[in-house]
Amino acid sequence: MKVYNTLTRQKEDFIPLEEGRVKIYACGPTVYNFIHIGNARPLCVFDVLRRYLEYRGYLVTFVQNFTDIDDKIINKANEEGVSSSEIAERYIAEYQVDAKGLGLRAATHHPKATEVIPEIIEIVQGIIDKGMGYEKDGTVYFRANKHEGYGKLSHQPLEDLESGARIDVSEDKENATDFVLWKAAKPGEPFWASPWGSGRPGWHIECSAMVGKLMGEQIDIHCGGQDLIFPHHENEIAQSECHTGKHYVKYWMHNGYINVDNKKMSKSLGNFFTVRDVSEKFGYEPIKLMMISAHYRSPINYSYEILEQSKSALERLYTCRENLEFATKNPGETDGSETGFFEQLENRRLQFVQAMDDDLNTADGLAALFELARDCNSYFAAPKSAGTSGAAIALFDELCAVLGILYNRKAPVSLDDEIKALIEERGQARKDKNFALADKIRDDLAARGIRLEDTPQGVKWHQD
RNA sequence: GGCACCAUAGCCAAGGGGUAAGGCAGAGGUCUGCAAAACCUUUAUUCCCCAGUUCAAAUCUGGGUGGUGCCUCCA
Repeated sequence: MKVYNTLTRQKEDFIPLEEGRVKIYACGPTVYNFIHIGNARPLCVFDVLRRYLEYRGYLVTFVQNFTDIDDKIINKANEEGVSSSEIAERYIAEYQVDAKGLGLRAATHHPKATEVIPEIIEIVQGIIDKGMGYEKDGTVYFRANKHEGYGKLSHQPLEDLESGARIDVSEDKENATDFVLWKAAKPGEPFWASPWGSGRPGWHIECSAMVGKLMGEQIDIHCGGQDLIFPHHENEIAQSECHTGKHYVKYWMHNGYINVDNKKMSKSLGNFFTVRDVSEKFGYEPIKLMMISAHYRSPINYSYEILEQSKSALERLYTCRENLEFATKNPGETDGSETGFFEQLENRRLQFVQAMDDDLNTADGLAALFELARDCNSYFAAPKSAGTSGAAIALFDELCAVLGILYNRKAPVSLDDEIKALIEERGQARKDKNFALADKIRDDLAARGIRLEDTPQGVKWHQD
């Protein structure tokens, strides 16, 4: 498999640090509000990354944090007159609702920043001991300009970062590029005891601590949105590599933005749509399909139109899956086409793997799935021998599971006797050419959510 | 100012030296009593513009035009 590494700005062959195992850390949400569509993108695409690596046989450790202590959380808590932890807990719970709706698997671990305070303090102390950190009035800063390689991820020369007019030069900092490791407590804010007095962790340090605690000094993949490259990930590298003396992350993967009218969707611009609101209009799954219908590094221009299109596309896949189920229940005789069909399936699997191997090209992977759907719809237009539909279903479900779609299939329900009787009555009416009655029954059933289709193999029904 | 990215049909979107995948929408057809679903055909002689390299360019190079992002909290 090849992955695009932000560190080298190239697609590279993926070779894990330890054979057969992959350690991935994904930056998760800061829990002070509902997540928006832009927040959901990395959650969706890196969930697919994890699924695909497992599909390829790796044992994957996938860690995704919750930032549960931060200025925004504190502000929200103060606005509402409740504690920060109450805000955090509330929006973690809301996150879980959205995650479930989007079909995201729970990570191996979901650590919270407040759970790793001792580890954070240890790292900060280690950095100070190495002479790379300094304390001023209870706040600890990192000497970024003294750290070799600072700027290697964002590919920014240090001088440019230093001269950047937009960097706020705090009077306490030795240098404009220095950043906070530990913040002195302000009145009314949550705090923890530390060697530098009461305070709380800076933003970047929590990730270093959680990675170190749960996965060790070096990991394979670290991912997140492109807007985290600088300063968040750049600073994370500096801290961790300063602390451990080891190369921190082998592959950095960053997803592109969700735009609105071609402008980045963001909280600060106020042009965001929460996943919750959108799901109430369109359901969750079209959001998921939208996320994987483009390459993860390309921007996606969010619109209702895209969601409508995604919804229709999903319906095609759901219908195909239903048709396969129907084919299983209505098998035919062996007709010699089986071997050719199995080969066709294998080719689709290959097509899918080739696409996904190329830096997780989900758009092409999805195309393989749609072509599989067309193959199946054609092949099962007439009854086929028993083994074929089973094999088709197995492959279909396999690809859907990797892409994390089609997770809303309803469990098969059996019709009650009254409806069965009505379907039979309609069948008789059709034989008698009493189409008025037949159509009335069909309409009545449709009003009750049972849609009927006449096929050469008999009546097919499905429930809305 | 520094560093990047993008431009492919009505819409979404792959491809990235060898003659334009896939999805949505539209049109015509097959099947059907009618539907529905499905299938078939059709919808870019052409990939923002202009040069250049090449037997061959949407794809490479140079120059434009238009748009975006990061450099500040952000996924």
